[in-house]
Amino acid sequence: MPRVVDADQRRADLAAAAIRVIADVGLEGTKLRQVASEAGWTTGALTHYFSDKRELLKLAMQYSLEHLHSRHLADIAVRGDALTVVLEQALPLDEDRLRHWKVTLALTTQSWTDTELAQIKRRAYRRWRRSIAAALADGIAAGKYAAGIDPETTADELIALVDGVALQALFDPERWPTSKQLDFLNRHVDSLRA
Amino acid sequence: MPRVVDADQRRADLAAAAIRVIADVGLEGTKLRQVASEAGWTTGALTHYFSDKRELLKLAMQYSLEHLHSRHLADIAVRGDALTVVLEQALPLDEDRLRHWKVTLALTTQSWTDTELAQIKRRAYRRWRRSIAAALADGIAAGKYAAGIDPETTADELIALVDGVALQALFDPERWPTSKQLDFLNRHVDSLRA
Amino acid sequence: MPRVVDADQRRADLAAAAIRVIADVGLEGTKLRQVASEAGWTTGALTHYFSDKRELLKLAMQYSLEHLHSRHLADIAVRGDALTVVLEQALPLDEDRLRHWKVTLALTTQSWTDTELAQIKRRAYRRWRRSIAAALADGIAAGKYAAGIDPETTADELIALVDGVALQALFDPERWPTSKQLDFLNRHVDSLRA
Amino acid sequence: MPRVVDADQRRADLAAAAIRVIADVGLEGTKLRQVASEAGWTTGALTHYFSDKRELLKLAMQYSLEHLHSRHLADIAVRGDALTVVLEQALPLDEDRLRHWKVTLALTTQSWTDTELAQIKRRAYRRWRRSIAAALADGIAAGKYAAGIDPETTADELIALVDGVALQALFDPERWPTSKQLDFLNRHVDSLRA
DNA sequence: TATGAATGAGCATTCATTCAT
DNA sequence: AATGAATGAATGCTCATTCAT
Repeated sequence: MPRVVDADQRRADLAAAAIRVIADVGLEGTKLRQVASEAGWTTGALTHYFSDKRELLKLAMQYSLEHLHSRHLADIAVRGDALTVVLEQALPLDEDRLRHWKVTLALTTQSWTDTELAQIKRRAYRRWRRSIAAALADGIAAGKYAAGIDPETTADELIALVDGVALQALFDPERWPTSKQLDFLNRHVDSLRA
Repeated sequence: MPRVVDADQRRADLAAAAIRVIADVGLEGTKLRQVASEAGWTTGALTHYFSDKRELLKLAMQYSLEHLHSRHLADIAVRGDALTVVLEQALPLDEDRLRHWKVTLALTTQSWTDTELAQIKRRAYRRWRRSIAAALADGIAAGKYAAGIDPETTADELIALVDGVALQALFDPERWPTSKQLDFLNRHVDSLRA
Repeated sequence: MPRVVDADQRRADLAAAAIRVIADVGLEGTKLRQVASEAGWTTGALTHYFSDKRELLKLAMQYSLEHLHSRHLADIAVRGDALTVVLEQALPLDEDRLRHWKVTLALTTQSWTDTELAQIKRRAYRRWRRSIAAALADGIAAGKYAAGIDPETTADELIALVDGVALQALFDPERWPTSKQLDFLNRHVDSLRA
Repeated sequence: MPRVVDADQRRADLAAAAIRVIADVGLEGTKLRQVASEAGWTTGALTHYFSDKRELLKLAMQYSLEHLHSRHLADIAVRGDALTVVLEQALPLDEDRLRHWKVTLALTTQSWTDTELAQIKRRAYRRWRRSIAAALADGIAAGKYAAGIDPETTADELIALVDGVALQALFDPERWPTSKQLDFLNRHVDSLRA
């Protein structure tokens, strides 16, 4: 019986390695050899699971976006505030999310010239926007947020705000401690309340 | 006497060409040959004015940031609202600013591994923050903005908001027409009024 | 398992190719492509075994010096005259040694501005000098050479003589046939005899 | 009246500058700009006097060889020993001759692939050999040197000896102080005496 | 005469990709 | 499945040479 290999797991491991490397040395400095070695393999192994460097980067972007945007239903249940959870989780409040933000941003600039990369990001943001809008609609229905609010437009604005805070926090971390990030976000959310 | 050349002008021309190319094909796709040809020169000419590709990119970043952040005193005089002018000018409201935003963003991700690039950005943002904070302080003194506002912190938040809107507008232009960008920004500024 | 390769053998092959090329077209005319092709490989292969052009040249110099200076113990046993063997072998008496002398000389002029190259040559000459001085000391002890001779100084002088003859033979081969080279050397060695 | 320029003087100045630069940074590191600047001019000026880099190097070699080989008749008159003067003057006994030796050697390796350079060297050595042979013939006629000596062959051998000493002195100066150079040469010349 | 701006061919080097083992 | 040797196109950079002024 040949060695059984979980191909998806292997791909995930390699994408995770890519994410660490990109966050560490930047996208331009990311070489396949380094990613392979970071994952504990060699270049050749990488090509078994990815036809291409682009394939690897696409998966890396996918994972980073999922990490920042996936709803933690458990958290929502605990805190009972879907909107805040869904927004806060996207802020670079710890090392992990910082890393994923770096990758997302690096690959975003790359996506100007790579339709597939752009599409991946677009899809992820669409999903995220829906979560935010849904949480807003629920809140409005529950009388928590002002009735006049348009969930769609407000979701866009909240996304812009989170992205803006994240962008600043990424490049001027001392100026944007986690408390400041949360404070600005929450004050804005409060302004939406009924 | 040889051809008389305005070296600074030539450097500016080449940096402008670099900006066009970067905005067009992305930073990774930007080759010296292409920049030179875009400027109407050959590679060798480029090395007369820049010792290095990095030097060229540094000037490109400098110019893009200046384009987005420099105060248009004339505009301020006409509109009589320094804060709005200083914020709005940084939004990607036309082709020109769109281009400069792309360059700024691409080089920003590059700046993780390039201290000098990081420093250039840091300096530009410091200057911009000062303009915003000054406009706020003036407004507060004039009773235009709420007395309780801290100009420094609010400047940070306005920067984050502008950057966030710009980031969104860059990658989802249909979703963020100029009117929406201005509307969101102005509503936020309004919320600061006395 | 990938192709199994003897890396040291490959490095030796490439250095040998470099030696042939240098002897043929001169150091300045020696391009990596040409060396690779001379060895039957492509440029990329070269970089597997040498990080740098300099690394390749360093090994080439090493090999050429070893070729000229290594003691042929078998020859010494046969001829019973260590001193003559150790000196004669360094003369460009055949195509092979001619080639190695060209490389040595070309890289020697290079060594003015390359400390490592200089060190390689210095070490090789130190070893060679020791062989010569030892052969002299043995000969003196055996009453073969005059008792008043200082092995160290005489070794230096013999080295100068061999190098001088080689230099002439290299650039005026018709004037310096092998017989003339050997004759001059041997007359000088004879003058040292008791 | 236009500025009168002594073209030959200018060429000589530039060749002298080339000699200084070559001796300083090696042939490979010698750039036209640097030579021009060393001479107090710019590249363009250089091309007025030399059609080519090769032309410059050829003149540099010519001058270096002349410096080492030209007979100082005055010295010969004073010391009354033509042979010794004509040999000693070629040794790198001072900074000046060291410099010229470096240039001669560097261009000699170059001359493998440059017929004209080879010819220049060949001519210079022919002239030098004649001087040496003539001095020997005179000495033999005067009963100073052994009658059995063949001036031509001995001249070749003396040249080899001087070149060998020079080569050593160039690359191991500490081992070959001027006294040792002179001592070895003079002992050899003495062995020719009647 | 002299300048130095501009050219452009040529080079070492990098690195994603291929493939024999 | 995995290795890592080998490929070769592509790129930044150098620098002798040209030439408008």
